[in-house]
Amino acid sequence: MAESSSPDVRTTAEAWESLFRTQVAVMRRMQQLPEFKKLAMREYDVLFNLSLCPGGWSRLNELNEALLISQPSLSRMVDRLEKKGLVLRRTAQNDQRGIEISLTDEGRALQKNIGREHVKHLHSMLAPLLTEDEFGQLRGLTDKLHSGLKND
Amino acid sequence: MAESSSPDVRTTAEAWESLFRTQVAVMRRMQQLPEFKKLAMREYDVLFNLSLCPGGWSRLNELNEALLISQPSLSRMVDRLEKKGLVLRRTAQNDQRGIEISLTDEGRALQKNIGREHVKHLHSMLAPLLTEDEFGQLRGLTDKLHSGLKND
DNA sequence: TCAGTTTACATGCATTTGCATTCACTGTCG
DNA sequence: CGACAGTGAATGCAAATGCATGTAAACTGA
Repeated sequence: MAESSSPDVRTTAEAWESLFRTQVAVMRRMQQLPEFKKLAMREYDVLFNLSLCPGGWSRLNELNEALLISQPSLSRMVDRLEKKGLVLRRTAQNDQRGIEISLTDEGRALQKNIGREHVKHLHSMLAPLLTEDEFGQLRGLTDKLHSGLKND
Repeated sequence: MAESSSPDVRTTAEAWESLFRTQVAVMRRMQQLPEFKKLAMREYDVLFNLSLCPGGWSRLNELNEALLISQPSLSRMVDRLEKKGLVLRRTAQNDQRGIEISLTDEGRALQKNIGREHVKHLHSMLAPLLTEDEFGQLRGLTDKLHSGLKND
C-alpha cells in the first residue's frame, strides 16, 4: 500500500477551494427556493441550530460560534425572531450576564417545514452526482476536518 | 467489490450538513485573520474570482454566479472597488447592456498578498487533519459535485 | 419594422450588518 | 471585602445588503 505523505500547501488549498466553490454553488440554488421567501437563509440557520440543541436551550455565544454573523447581528436577529414568535429568550441560570434561547412550538414547526423542503431539494440536486458510498466518504472526510477544527 | 446503491435522502443530507458545517468552521477562523481587516471577505472573493478569469475581464453577471450576494449588491461593490482603485469597469463589446470588470495592477497585487496569507493559514489549519491522499479524495468528490451542478 | 418581451445592470428605499463602544455581571488578587 | 481585569450581551451609528423597480439595449415574431 502506498504511503501518503503529509499534504503540501497546494493540495490543501485546492481541496479547500473545491469544497468552498461547491458550497457556493449549492447555496445559490437553495437561496432561490420559495421556502426562503418566508425566512431568510441566515434566520433559518439559527432555527436549525437551535433545533439540534439537546436541552432545547442554547447560549447566545455558543449559538454564535456555529454561524458566520457577528455577535451584535445575532443579538438583533434574536430580537426579531422573538418578535415573530419563533424563539424564546431567558436569562441564563448560572450567569446573569448570559442569555439562553430556544425555539417556540411555532418556531420548531416552521424549522421542520422548511427543513423538510430543504432536504428534499438537496437530495434532488446532489443524489445523482455521487454514489451512496461516495457520500459516505465525503461525510467521513468533512467530519474529520470539522472535529479536528473544534479543538484547536 | 460491493455495489453502491443510489444514495438515500438521509445520506445526502448528512453529507451536505457535514460539508456545510466544516465550511462555516473554516470561514469563522479565516474571518478573524488580520488580512481581512484591510478588505472584507466578500470583497476579497470578488478579487479572487477576477484573478481566475482567463482573459482578465469578466462579465458582471458571470461573476455574480460565483458569489452568494445579490446582483444589486455586486453592482455597488464593484463601484466601491473601482473607487478604491482595485478594479476597472468597461462596457462589453458585443452587448451594450453588459459591463466587464478586471483587476487593476494594484488590485491584482492586493489579491496576491491576501491570497498568500490566506493559503498559508488554510494549510496550517487543515494540513494536520487529513493525509495528502485524503485531501485528494475530498477534492475529487467536491469537484464531481461542483461540475455536476454547473450543467443543470 | 416595430410592438412586446427578455436580459443586463443601476437606483430608491427599508432592513440588516458590522465595528466600536457601553453596560452589567463575574472572577481574581491584594 | 474592594478595586480591577475579563466576559456576555446590547446599542449607536455608518455602511452594506436585498427587494422592488427603473432604464436601456437586445432579441422575437408577426
